[in-house]
Amino acid sequence: MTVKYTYHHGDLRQKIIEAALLWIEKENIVSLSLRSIARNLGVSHNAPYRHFPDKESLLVAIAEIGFRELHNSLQDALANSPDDAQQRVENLGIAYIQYAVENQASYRVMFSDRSENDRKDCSLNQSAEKAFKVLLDAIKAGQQSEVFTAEDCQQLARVCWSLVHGVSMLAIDGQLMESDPNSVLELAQIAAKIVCKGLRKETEVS
Amino acid sequence: MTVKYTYHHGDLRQKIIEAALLWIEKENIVSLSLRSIARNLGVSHNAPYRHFPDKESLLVAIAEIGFRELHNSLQDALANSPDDAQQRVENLGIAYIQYAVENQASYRVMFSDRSENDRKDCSLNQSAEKAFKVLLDAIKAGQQSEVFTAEDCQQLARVCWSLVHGVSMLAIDGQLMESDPNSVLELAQIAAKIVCKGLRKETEVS
DNA sequence: ACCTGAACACCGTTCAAGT
DNA sequence: ACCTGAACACCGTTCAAGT
Repeated sequence: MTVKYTYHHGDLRQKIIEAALLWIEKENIVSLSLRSIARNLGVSHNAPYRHFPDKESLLVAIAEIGFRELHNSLQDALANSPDDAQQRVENLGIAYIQYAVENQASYRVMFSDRSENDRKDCSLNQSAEKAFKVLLDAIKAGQQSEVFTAEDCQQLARVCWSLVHGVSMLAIDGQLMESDPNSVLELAQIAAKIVCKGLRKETEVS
Repeated sequence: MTVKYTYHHGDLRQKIIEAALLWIEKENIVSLSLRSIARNLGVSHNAPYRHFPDKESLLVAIAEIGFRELHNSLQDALANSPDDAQQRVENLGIAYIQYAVENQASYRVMFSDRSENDRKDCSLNQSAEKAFKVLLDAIKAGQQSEVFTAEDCQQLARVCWSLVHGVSMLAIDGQLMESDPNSVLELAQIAAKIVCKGLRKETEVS
């Protein structure tokens, strides 16, 4: 009795996003095509334009969702961490890498080569910054409890971020090990340990 | 008197590579088109196919050159380094990042999202591995002179590689600082210091 | 509101010719 | 050997219609 279906799809937007992620997982971003997605979903090649003004907008939408999910994963990791500052930063790093390898397609889109124009998309930058801030705050806490060196915390956070980003990217691209999935997490733990040790305030090491 | 020009170009292959790098520097890999390159060079849209069987082959060729250049940069950095193992690894990291930011286009191609098929291109993997081995050996040397921890050196090298790769990628994508070029090198130095400190053999730090 | 088909300008790639 | 033009199948995007 109630009108349940407006037309063919009520959730075409969501379906498109899912299809895009599936495609990127199997193939890559370059070969992603709105037309083939529409074809696979059984709609006309033009239907996606009702939901996204152009192809890049679809990718930006995916990236935005990804950054939100990543932010949540990082928050969860903190919630399940003890009070120890170093342990908290280590857990953040591991959670970050875990998100990346478990959501390869999203992660690739989040950090894909955007054109000059879209790089200024403020909402995207803000989403990314929000995730970065979680890490920054954890490092600040470590500085306040005097376990981390007192250098510029922005720089320290950038180093940590770079490390987890590097591990994630190389792992996703299969350039780290012969794509052994477990060993990625093993490497993540080693990486977290090493960088946190490097962050420690030491008593006289030049 | 001597035949200097066989046809329109004797060095079309090289010209194509240069034009592609220029394009990628200004725009991005996705929007690179063989046809527009050909147009810019004043040849028919089909001429490039005399030198590269397809678009991906052009990118693979660029990547291969890049890995060779990177390898040379790393070797040079070692040649200009003192005997101290930690200093050598730090210099390698800085040289790596410096190569990446000074050759953004090449670097992006070297680590661009390749399809399953091309990822098996052996010559490319070998070129990459050769550069990786420079880092690996430097770390091994540090272990032998007892300044670095004795853990699996492959894993340690992967951590270092990930860090410099992460810094390079984020810097190139303008996600690290407001694209201040000097501060990238500053960050590179901090990163190198931190990770090397983390690699050190310490007397009882859990 | 949401979907469709025709149309346009672009691309990668192939092929049969030209010099 | 190296370059060219025509041709094919694809794509992103726009527009005028359809329900």
